[in-house]
Amino acid sequence: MLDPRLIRSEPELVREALRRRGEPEDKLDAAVATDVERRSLQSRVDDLRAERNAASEAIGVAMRGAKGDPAAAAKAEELRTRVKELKEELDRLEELLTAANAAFDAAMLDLPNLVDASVPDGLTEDDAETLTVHGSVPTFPFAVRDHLELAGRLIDMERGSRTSGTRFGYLMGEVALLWMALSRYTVDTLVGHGFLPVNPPVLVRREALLGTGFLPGDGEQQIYKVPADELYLVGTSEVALAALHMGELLNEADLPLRYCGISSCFRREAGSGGRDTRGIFRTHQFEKVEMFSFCNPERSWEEHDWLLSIEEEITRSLGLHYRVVNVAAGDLGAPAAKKYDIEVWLPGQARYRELTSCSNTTEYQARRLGCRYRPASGSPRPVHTLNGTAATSSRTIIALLETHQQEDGSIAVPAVLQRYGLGATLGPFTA
RNA sequence: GGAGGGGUGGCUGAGUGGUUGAAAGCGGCGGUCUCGAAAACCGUUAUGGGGCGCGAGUUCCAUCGGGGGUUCGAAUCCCCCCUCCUCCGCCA
Repeated sequence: MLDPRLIRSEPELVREALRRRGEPEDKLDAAVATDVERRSLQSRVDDLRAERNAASEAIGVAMRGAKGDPAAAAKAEELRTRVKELKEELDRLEELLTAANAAFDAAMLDLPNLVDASVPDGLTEDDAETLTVHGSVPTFPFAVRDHLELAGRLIDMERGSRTSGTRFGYLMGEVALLWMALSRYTVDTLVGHGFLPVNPPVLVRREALLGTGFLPGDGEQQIYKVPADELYLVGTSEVALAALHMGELLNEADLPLRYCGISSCFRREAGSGGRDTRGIFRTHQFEKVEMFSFCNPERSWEEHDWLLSIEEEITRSLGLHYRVVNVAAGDLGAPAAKKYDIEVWLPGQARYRELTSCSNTTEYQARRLGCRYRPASGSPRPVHTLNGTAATSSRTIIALLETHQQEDGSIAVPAVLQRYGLGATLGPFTA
């Protein structure tokens, strides 16, 4: 959520953000109109309440003086009648005010974050600006296999769909162990950088999703619901990590608070029908290690670059070829003011594909979550929140298998993972 | 699932219908003292919103887990929900 004052003081900023994101500008008009309405009602209600409160207090005073004083008692009675009249008017206006506030809140929830000046224009993935390229496209003196071919029966999508439907799979044997080594390596790396590992809830209340900006809106189609318990399955541990400090007033000295979430993630992938259906590139369920930071607003851009540098450190140490892109305005999620993606080269697809995503949501989530800190002087302010992917059991595994494949179909294991109980090679599993 | 007891300011914790937005303590901030620090002492210290003001500010409203209700008036009484704790049952 944006600072409500912003739509009054600098509506042009909000309008520009909507324009750059390719969203209808009447979202701002709705917020402005409902804000005017709600403020005018608020004033009238406040005035009536002030009058009522004063009268009530006078009744109290009159009643205390009323012992044996018929005049005071009569006065109290008269005031009582007056307050009753006030109350009827108040009831009517309060109803209008409640409706106006609800309309305003809905309009505010519908506004996306501002867009940072350094974000490139454009609406699609292709409009992203390439910032850096690491390494070069790997070449193979043999016919390249994709991850499904390489993993053989250890990635079993047929049985996965029999059990759970399309886009579900079994990761088995050494592929499962590869994920465990990768996730442990990733977590250890993050712990080394000061992150606290967290195994968070994956079923959350609606308010956690509202707070992180996944709801309301398009997210409604993307998120699994468990209606019997009014719970939702998270698409990323970001949701539960962000909600960790929901409604809290944090100490400035404790910032930044950095967590790494280790969890299963669930995505309905509605609307992506037919795309990326092969293998585990886009599945309904996968495992992920995620970074999350609650940060002093003064330092969030620095933090954003730092999170990216950790993603790069991990990706590099895994021997992957990648490029870093600055995602275009229209391709940002509503909460993000800026987003870096690492796009890894997948030999099996012979193209760059999104591997990680790192966003600064500035105060957008913090406002919705009610997560603030008290600055050295002045009143509490929302913190800034940031998130970034560290590793996944889907795309990182694909990149590892495909990048490090050898002619016989075996996989060379990066040195950093060999410390986690893996040999120098896996497989071949193709026989 | 059953029974009982709680949720009050940054924290601990008083308060059971009328200047209680809320005692006290802790913490924070400012000061006195000190070469400096500690201790002690003094003062100060909730959040959100509306109006007015260029501004320091000022004024009004709301808020004692959340939502409804009773009442002229609710932290205080009633109802629903959330949540924490204890015990019983069941179970990984």
